[in-house]
Amino acid sequence: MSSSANSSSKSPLFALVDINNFYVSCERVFAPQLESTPMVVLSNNDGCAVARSNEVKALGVKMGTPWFQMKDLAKQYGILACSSNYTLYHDMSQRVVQILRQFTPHLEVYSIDESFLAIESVLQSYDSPVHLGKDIKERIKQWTGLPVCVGIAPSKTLAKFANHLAKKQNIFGGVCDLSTMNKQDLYQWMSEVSVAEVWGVGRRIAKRLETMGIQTVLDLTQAPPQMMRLQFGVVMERLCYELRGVSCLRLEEITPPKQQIIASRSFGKLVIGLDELAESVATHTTRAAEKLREQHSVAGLITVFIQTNRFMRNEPQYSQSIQMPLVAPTDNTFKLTEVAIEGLKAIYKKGYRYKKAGVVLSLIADQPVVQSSLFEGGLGKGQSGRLMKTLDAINAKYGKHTLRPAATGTQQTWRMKSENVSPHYTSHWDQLPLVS
DNA sequence: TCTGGGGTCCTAGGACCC
DNA sequence: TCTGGGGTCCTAGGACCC
Repeated sequence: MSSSANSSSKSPLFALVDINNFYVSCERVFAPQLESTPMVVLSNNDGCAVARSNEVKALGVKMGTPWFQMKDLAKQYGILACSSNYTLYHDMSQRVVQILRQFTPHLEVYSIDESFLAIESVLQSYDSPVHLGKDIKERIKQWTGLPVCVGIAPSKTLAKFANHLAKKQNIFGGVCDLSTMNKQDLYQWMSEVSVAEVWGVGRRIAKRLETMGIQTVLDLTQAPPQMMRLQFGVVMERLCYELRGVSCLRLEEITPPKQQIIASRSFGKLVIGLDELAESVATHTTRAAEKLREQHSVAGLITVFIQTNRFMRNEPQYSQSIQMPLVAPTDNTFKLTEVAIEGLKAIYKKGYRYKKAGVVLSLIADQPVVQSSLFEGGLGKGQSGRLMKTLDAINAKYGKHTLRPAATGTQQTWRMKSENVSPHYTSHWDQLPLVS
């Protein structure tokens, strides 16, 4: 029964805390009179709904629905629309995380409105996981005014599922614990929820699963993981184990620096001229560079893209991007902008009406340990062998693959190899699955 | 008239490496 | 001056998430 791998440590238990209708709830905190008004928060340019109140969800309005498409409905039901205020949402999010940290420092901020908590070591102070969940829920409500739901389970994917139940099924009162639920009840709930609701199952996969006869969460839970891997790949295999209560996804307590920083916007109206595009590209580059410096990174590659309006089927379509490698990685706004504009000029084509422009800054994943300037101009004949020897020597000393050679333009750069993260880790896989 | 923005991971396979 | 043919790198594209 007990696996040797875990005999020394408690088996993991996750709580997923998710703020209900986050943006809408933020707006309501500062406008309590809207508490039961059907409302949505709109995206940039007031284009589409990025958050919906329960009342609006009940009307069948989907996430991302364009505002103009729901105007009739809005009139009929008195749906209120707000423009988004990301500064406010960001601030509220941080307050919630601060409160969560009082419960445990072992916490992963998964998104602006969701955090995973490792709670196995917190439970001694509580009668049950549900009591802990209620405490979290109440404290956040009291201190921030925001409503949350809590899902508790032995794997992240199941905690997500638990959170789903906590939200949709009033019987749980906003806190659902699967870790102490008996199997019969668990299977019952699983059989009542569509497989499309599972974390990691998107539209495409759901379709394929359904053609295989896998329609509910329970169906997927009972599918043999190894077989699912052959059909769908390692992500699906991991997912299947997770549903069985075998934790394969660890808590990422430390947020790694972003690998890509994107800044892009749709235009309020269509844009034709290069000048106007250049202006927006410059703005985007500036914003992206700010984010870059915030996380103390430098960019080694800059991508510029421009697009026409893909929804206008009668218009000539054009979508192009260009990647500009930077010989000297930098966080300097002026240099980055200069390069970005050069890229834009290269892909700009007259005669189109543009809807969107953007910039992507790609980081150098790893810090160079051998300065590229040492090898300026590339390697001459004979150098390669000598450098390989150096490489081998360093690798022998510090472990295989500490260094790898990488080509950047005409220069050679040696970098620390990033940590070799295996696609899954197997240490928990010998645990007793929920389904046998 | 009007359709968001910002991310991640995985995989395949040809290029190309030292 | 000088290891090298067996890996490894890179990129695009697909899938997912909030």
